[in-house]
Amino acid sequence: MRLSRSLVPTLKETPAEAQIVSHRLMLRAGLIRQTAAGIYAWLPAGFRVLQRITQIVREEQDAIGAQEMLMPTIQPAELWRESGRYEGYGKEMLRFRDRHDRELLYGPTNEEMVTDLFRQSVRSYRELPQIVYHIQWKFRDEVRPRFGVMRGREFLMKDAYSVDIDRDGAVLNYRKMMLAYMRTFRRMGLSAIPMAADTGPIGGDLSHEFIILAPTGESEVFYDAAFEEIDYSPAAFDATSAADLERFFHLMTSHYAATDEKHDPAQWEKIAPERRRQGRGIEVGHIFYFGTKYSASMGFSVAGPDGKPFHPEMGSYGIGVSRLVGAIIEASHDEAGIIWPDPVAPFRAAILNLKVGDPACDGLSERLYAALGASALYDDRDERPGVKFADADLLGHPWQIIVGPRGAASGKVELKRRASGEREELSPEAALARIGA
RNA sequence: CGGGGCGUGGCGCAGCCUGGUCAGCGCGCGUGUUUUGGGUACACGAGGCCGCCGGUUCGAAUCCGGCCGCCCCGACCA
Repeated sequence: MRLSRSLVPTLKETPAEAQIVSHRLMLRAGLIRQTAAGIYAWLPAGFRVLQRITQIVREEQDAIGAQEMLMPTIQPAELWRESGRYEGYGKEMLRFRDRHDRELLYGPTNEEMVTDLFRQSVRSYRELPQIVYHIQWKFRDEVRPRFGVMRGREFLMKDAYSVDIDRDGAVLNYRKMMLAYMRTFRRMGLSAIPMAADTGPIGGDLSHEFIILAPTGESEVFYDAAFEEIDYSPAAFDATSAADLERFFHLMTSHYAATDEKHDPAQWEKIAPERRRQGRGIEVGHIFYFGTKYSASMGFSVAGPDGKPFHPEMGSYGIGVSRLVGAIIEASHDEAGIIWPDPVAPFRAAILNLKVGDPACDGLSERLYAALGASALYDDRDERPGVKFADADLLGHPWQIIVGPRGAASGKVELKRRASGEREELSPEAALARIGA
């Protein structure tokens, strides 16, 4: 993208409404603009980040055999009356009527719809198990939206739903999903810790929240250093092996981890002092098993091996995709701006042409831009070098290729790594090689 | 939803208490000169029915009422 022709409205000053660092930086870097309380427009650079994250989530869901689909944002009230949640959900649900006076709602989640879809089409246990998921906008009419995209009313979420013939199958899918989640967050450069969460009416130990560590996180978290040592790469655990999944699940759930509200000092004291870890965290995912709650209330049953109908066991699994953008920034930034982990950066590199109009600078910059293509943001604006440096740091591109008259004369450019601040002068070819283009 | 605060050019703010030559400052934006590796300097310039509606008054950004929007603390949450 050529910056001179891009809608990337960076701000020198922070708008008054933004309090937390990710919100300020997202506004300042021109990633988002607020449209209404808790509702944001994703501008080109911000949208790219959203897409990078979405893609990682998608790949890891696909890897455990989940099927991607797309359900509507609007749902009929009727579906929710069946499960009894229409009344139960409260004012957080945005309700409205169409021209025929039919009651509709903007979906905050999709359990009812998935259950309905399955009951329409799946008749036998032989068609199970299955997992479906979609990445779709949700709306929860929060009384008090805040923290930018971290707590918006409209948000992008990945929600998956598993359907199994029995509890054992459901447990297996639950564990698969936990593994997929750990891999997903790791790929984004985040340290995530699963923590036991309230399981509601089902009970048991099958509900976990995924907290990522960030110095400015919303809640205090306590955990065992063991979490830092677990290798959950494909080499360590096979997501299709029940034995591996059980071993993995055990590793993940046998160590102490809790947020401040559930913190148990007695348990905490049992951990060796040098293994106690304390920090702040942000919830970015939640998975849970809810058995036959919806299949039973909504009349979804399939024929079993004995020919008799039964209600399948289900679970649902969410990841706050848009919230992750804010969470990643909370976990990775400095005074100057965002520091994107490579896998989620909107652009792999920025090309800073320090002297637009200078034949040597223009020539080198264009050459680099042609080589990098869509993965680069070419700052071809007729601006002062200082402005370009500041904006590049603010935008947080992993790499900056600085093309200035000083080096251009001898065919050299400077390569800066955003995270470390390291710079080195080299040829354009060498710079491209280092970036890995 | 309870408590608090704020709406004045794109952004950050002053002015309001003590109505009238108060529509102003910084940044940004445009033009020119200047500068040329970390938000350059100077000059000139464009840009605002002071959130909306109504009231008081000779006169309202300023006082009064209503409404709308936004933010913060709390309760609540991916």
